[in-house]
Amino acid sequence: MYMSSGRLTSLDRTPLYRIVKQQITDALREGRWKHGQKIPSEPQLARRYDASVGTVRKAVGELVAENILVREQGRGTFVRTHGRDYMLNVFFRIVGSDGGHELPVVTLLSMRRARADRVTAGELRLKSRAPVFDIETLLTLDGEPAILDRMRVPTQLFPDLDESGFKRREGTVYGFFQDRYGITIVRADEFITAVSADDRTARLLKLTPGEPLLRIARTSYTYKDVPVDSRVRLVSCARHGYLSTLGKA
Amino acid sequence: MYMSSGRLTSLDRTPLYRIVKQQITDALREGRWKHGQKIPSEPQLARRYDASVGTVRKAVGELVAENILVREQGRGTFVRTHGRDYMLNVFFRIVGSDGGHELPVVTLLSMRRARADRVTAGELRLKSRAPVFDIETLLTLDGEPAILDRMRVPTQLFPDLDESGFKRREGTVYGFFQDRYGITIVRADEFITAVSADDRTARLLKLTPGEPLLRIARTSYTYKDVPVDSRVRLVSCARHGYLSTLGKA
DNA sequence: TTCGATTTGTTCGTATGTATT
DNA sequence: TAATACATACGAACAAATCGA
Repeated sequence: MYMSSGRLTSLDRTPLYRIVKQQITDALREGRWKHGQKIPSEPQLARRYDASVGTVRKAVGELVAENILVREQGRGTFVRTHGRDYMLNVFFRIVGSDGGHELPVVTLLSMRRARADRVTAGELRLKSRAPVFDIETLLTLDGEPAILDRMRVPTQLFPDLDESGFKRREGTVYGFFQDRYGITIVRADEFITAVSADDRTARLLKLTPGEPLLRIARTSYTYKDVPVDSRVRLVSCARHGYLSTLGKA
Repeated sequence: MYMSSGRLTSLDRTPLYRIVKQQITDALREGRWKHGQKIPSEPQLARRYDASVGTVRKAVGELVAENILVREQGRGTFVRTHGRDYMLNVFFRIVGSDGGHELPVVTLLSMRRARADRVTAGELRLKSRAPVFDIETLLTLDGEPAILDRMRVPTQLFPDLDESGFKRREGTVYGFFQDRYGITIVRADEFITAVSADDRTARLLKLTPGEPLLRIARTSYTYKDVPVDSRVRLVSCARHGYLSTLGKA
């Protein structure tokens, strides 16, 4: 029966599968199911949320389409983990001119506590001059310095972050956020322009000053569109570029 | 019944909904259902392909997710048309620094028949030196020249293309391809680098030579990953940039 | 304006296939 | 082998939007 369950009234026309999806997302945001973990089976979820298996499948299907859950036949459904492969394919769009897609080697240049400037505060939805970490790294590709990265994250989200822990991490920065703080990045917006290399950037990337670079301003978000980090990358285009796909997934 | 229909054998494990999806895509590629047109209702498709409505819905749902079909409750399912709004949101990723998203005004600079160079031929999957149209346009945003665009398309796909027809068109280039030749662009790949403006480009974009520009190399595809056009855009970053979203749709 | 037919959207249920443990 | 979990497929009922009589 459709109306007889009493869940839908004339004021609340949200479909049941959206409500279930919302509940699952809430559980994820609150850390009740952690990354990599198996979530309850579809019949179990159906009982828990008082819905049919088909309805649960529709909710889960949308979360799979959004790269938040992963289904594995015969095993179960799992919370997406930001392994190297996933990062490489989804959040790292810089590829070689020859099409090669390799993971960068990261060197920490500096890490300090600072206060958010107006632009950063706006992007991270913080008050102006809110405390942030300001982290600068150099990324090398194919043995050559290629990317200068400056990242700002709210101190509040990563209270005990320190240089040694950050340096000792295995894997990507987003993987570290996930393993150490349970924060999963699910989406990022990037605004890309071209700029000329200033002296310092040219020296670090081993270029001549004035050479054209890609400037990528990224803001990343976790569940529920909560911003996590704001960063600016300067990319040498000598042997690399940015790959974007439009249209279908 | 599942196996009793006799469609699935041990050698052919393609799910029925994939076969239905394939059949619909074939009809689209062959132009049997044209853009903007209503396709048969779900019960009709179910009868035609000897499947249940639920199975047809799954096939159609994937094509909707891929931006190929559009469902409208109470009206029917339609072949996606590349209206201005759709183009603006999906295939035109250049936005103002202030976030404004406006449609460019296009001026034709030149249009001639030529032969594909090696790179272009590779991207369009043509033989080297195959005949192509070579079209150069200048795009203005906010009244200022902002983008220099050089496009190559196979002569074979657009046999009677001529300058006056191209200039007289209404709407976007992809809309023109669709209205005039029944060719719908469903996907595009873009490879983005930063370059310095040469003298001619600087003059056309009203910049000083050497200024950094975005260089966007795009290849676009219609159904079944058939390439349609290969283009290079040079974008002034004075007041604009390229917007990319990573992660979920 | 109302009414009925059509079409997609949501929800439930059942059975069976396929992969994993 | 048996149990479990997701995948595919079918069918039924009702909701909601649209459109024409």
